Amino acid sequence: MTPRPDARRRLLDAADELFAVQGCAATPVDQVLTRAGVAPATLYAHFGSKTGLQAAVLDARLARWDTTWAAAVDAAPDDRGRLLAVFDALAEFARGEAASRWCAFLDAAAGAPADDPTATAAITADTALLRARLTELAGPVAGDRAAELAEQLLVVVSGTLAMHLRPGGSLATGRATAEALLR
Amino acid sequence: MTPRPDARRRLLDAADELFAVQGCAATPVDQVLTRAGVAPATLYAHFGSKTGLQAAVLDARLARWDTTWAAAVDAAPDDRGRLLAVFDALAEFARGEAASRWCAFLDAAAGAPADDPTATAAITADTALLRARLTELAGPVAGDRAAELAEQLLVVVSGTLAMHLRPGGSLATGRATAEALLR
DNA sequence: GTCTATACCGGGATAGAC
DNA sequence: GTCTATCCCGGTATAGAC
Repeated sequence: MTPRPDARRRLLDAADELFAVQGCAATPVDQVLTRAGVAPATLYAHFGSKTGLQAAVLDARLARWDTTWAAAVDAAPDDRGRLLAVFDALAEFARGEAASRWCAFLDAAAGAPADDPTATAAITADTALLRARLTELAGPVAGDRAAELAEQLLVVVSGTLAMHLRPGGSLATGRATAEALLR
Repeated sequence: MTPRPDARRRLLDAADELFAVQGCAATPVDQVLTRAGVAPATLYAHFGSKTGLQAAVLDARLARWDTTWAAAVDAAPDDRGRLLAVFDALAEFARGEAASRWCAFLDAAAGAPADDPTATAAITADTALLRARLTELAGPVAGDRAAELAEQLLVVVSGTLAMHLRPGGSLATGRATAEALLR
């Protein structure tokens, strides 16, 4: 009824929070609509489908993750710190308003059928960013074994995220694992 | 029509395979019924609900994982090998008839709401087994830092499983990460 | 573009006979 | 305990007015 300003933005914000906290599959469209204060038809006019909304949400989230991570890298004092800055960035992201349950990209990949194009695109882009920047930052620390180290750190980062689903998991343990790997 | 022998077993087998490959949430009950060659009412007579079936499936799967892992530990030549045997066991499990997409327990935890009792019980039991045995096996290798090392290996194991959802993930990289951690 | 109201469908679960 | 047939709800998506 009330002509809300930028329904699109409100939808993206509401969906981002709910998807991050509950998981996309576990979040009914109605809940997004209620939180955004928007009517169903508006959602479909903008995004075409729930999947389309999810794609837009993940796209925006990847951009924010990119920015947050880059800032954490810039703030680090030395090469080793820059390589470990991914954990600072994870902490920063976790501190954000609604703490993600684990990882929106892994959630998309886990929740969708294996060949789902939206989920595949999202997890591929996220993984590519992680791999590329970790490899780049590993250069000064590991030299010609940068790619190898980056791959191992990718396992540790993914494991840190997955540990959010298990009892007793902590970001600190993930960081400690990465630090041990650098010795 | 045909009085199938042990419908219960057939249901468990069918569900285990389908849940492992596709994820539980992504698998309709109908598909389980079709594969098992069993009627809907039979499923509900035995397990009460899809959730009940899932609980039984995860219970059986944990028991098999326990056995497989223990056998891999026994087959290892030395203390270090026994600690890394968890990756041999993962390989053995992955080689099983229908290769799991990633991990049935993490899948249950990721697919259900955060406070779902069935998923919580499953992921808790799985995590407890991993933690306990890793700690025990880390003893001869790490002495009084066994708990710390076990916790880090738990991150690496979880990360190895999560990497199944990303492009370019491999069990070998997970094992290499764990080996690097032992140096 | 946005709203109200509704159509449509997939999926979990049940009724009742055998 | 097992079968056939069916119910019923939640959830996505659309129709049509404003």
